[in-house]
Amino acid sequence: MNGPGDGPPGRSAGGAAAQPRGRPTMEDVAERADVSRALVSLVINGSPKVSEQKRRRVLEAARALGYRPNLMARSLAQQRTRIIGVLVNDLRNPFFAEVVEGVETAAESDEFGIVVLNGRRDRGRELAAVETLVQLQVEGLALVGTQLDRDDLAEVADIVPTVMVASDLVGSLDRPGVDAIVTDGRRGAELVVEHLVALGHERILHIDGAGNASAAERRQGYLRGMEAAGLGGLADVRTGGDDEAAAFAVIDEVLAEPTAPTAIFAFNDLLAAGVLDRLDDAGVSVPADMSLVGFDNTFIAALHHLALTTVNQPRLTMGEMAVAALLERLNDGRDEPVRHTLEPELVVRGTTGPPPPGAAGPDRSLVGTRSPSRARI
Amino acid sequence: MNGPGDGPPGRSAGGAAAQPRGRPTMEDVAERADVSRALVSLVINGSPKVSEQKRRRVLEAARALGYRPNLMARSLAQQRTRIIGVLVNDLRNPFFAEVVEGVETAAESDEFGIVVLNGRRDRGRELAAVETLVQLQVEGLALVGTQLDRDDLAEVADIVPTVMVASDLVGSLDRPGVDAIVTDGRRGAELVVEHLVALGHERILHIDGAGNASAAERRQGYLRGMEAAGLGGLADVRTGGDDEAAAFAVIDEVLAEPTAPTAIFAFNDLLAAGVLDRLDDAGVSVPADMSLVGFDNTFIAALHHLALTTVNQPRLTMGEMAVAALLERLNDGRDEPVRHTLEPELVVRGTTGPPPPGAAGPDRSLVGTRSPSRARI
DNA sequence: GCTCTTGATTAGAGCGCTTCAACACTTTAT
DNA sequence: ATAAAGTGTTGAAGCGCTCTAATCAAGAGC
Repeated sequence: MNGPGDGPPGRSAGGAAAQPRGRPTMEDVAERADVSRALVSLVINGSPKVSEQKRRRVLEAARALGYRPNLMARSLAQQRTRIIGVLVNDLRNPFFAEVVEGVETAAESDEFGIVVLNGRRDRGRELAAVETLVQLQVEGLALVGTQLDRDDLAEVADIVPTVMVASDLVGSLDRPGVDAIVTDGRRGAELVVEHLVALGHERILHIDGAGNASAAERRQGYLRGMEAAGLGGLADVRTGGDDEAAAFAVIDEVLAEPTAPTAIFAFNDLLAAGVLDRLDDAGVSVPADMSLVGFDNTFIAALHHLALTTVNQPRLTMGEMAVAALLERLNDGRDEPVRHTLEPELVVRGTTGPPPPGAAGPDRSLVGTRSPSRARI
Repeated sequence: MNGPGDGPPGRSAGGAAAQPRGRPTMEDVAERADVSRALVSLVINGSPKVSEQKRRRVLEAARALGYRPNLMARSLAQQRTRIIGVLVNDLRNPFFAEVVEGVETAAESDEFGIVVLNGRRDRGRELAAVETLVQLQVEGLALVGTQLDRDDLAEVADIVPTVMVASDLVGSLDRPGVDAIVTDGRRGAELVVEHLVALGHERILHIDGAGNASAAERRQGYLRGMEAAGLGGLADVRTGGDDEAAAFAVIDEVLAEPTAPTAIFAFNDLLAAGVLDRLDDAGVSVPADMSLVGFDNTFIAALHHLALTTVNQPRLTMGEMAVAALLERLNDGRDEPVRHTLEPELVVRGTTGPPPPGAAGPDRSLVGTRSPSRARI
């Protein structure tokens, strides 16, 4: 047991005569244990019909050689990978990161592995990533917040069970066989408007998510909410984006206008954080002078210093449901697409309050009302 | 070209007689194009020695069948995967997410793919993830902020080029062949202490990262900095963690003590955000009553409402250098481990200032000095 | 007319694994 | 005793691809 040749070979082995090259294979283990390759396979896969004696011999040999099964070879032979591919719109956004955790948790408990690819907000990259995952032979595909459309997915969805999470294909008729797990963005936006209206706001501005996948839905909800409150004429949507930076230009623009809003509903928390920053720069106090609402309820909204009123999406649940949907197709052979819509939930924190007293007047300049909340050095 | 049988088969194909099962293979393409399998392989891989005529025939057939190469099979035959495995300590932490982007960028430009696995701060999970990646036959392994130790890695590092990013094995002697790309945490911590001391602080508290991989180094730097400033006797380290929640208990404890510090240096930005929250709850004003510094310079530190003074780590660069290190081993055959230490940079924002006037006295209660900065509803 | 190149194509072995059918041994039923 | 029914083990045929060496076609050179 301690003679030369024992123990994993290793690339840095000191011996002169190099090992036969490459990592030990099942063949090597079989030879060392003096059994057939098939038997080694059975042992490695925990088959019950192997005698205790041989099992021990094989495991010993495997350990001694530092044997590790080759997943590529196994998948090829087995014709299955037990891998779920996950494509994320943007890993930097904590919202997506948490959805992924949900996916991972669920996958794990079903003995699936996941492979995460990052689209980085680039549609081209997303497209390439999907292709990579398909070629990797993933058994299911979870698209988290992607901006891919029907055409991009039609072919893929025919090949591998696909589910979209936190975004969906526009227009649900005639959709290819892709499932969807979403939070009702329309309803969420309505909740926001209702909340603001209840506080007394009328001039409510929406800064949208530009081309982002969920932008249209929230925009719709906002407009509908305004209509429902009899405020249709005051509805105002500006093009934003999905990160802090996108907020700056819009805020500068809005504050310069004679009739500034008394409340802003931003596409998501990141954008709202940017808005907050810029308002702060301009000396606009929140919520005294201006109310602000985000969307997603990421951890940054919960930071007391932001204390952002926002709309919660059950991220972990969404990830878990995505896996469940994939498994239904995989195991139960479901074939028609499903669409699960989860209920959003308004989370009221500190950035919303009643509008300032004199806000009704048509001419209202906000600039310079107050100095920033913390001196910048 | 438009007859039946054209176009990708698809699982939902309406025809009665099902396709021979499974996705089209190279064999299928070869048959349809009436050439050999080898030729198809050459075309797919863009070999120059294929006649234009055949190339077209093959591509046409591939397109018509919806052929996609099987990466598993290819990797097996080719004996290489062109995949770099990335294991991340915690994807929710934006710091790590950005390092991963750096890795991805660099890998991409070198025609490598990456596979990201999330350790979720669990050492057991990290261990399992490494094993998975090795079995996946990744050609390089990047461990981002992991807490694995020498023993965990000794064997692996012998099999596949390995680099640690943003954390390192404790004790650099006798290290197995793993590279490291780190920011000098000791120096970073010293910078923090120097900055606070320059502002006039003496009672500087450090809330550390508990078991986190980089905690020890920063702790050391803090202690050294205190010594250097002649404040060794006032050094005070409390056990924290690496997220907001970990901060709460510590802050409650500290504020209750008769001699509260005038400045707090938190292990990282997330922890600092938690500290900020709790101080806020307690009515302690930052930086007027208490200065606060984080570490990492994540985007949350930059939010104006936090405006957290912190220490920057060049995240993207770190990710890129990690890939470079792997490629040196892979292509240039480097064999001795390298360790690149990047310079940290103090980023002064709004959470640090001079200590409050009466702070010198031994008995100083901070509780209730001031109400929270934003009303919570 | 012959060999020599050169270039395009293909047969076939093999990558490391799984799995099915066959096989040698028991053990039990008849 | 012999057949039937397990047990444990193995040989060999793939899985879909790559890649070397061999083959073939067609000019070029003598």
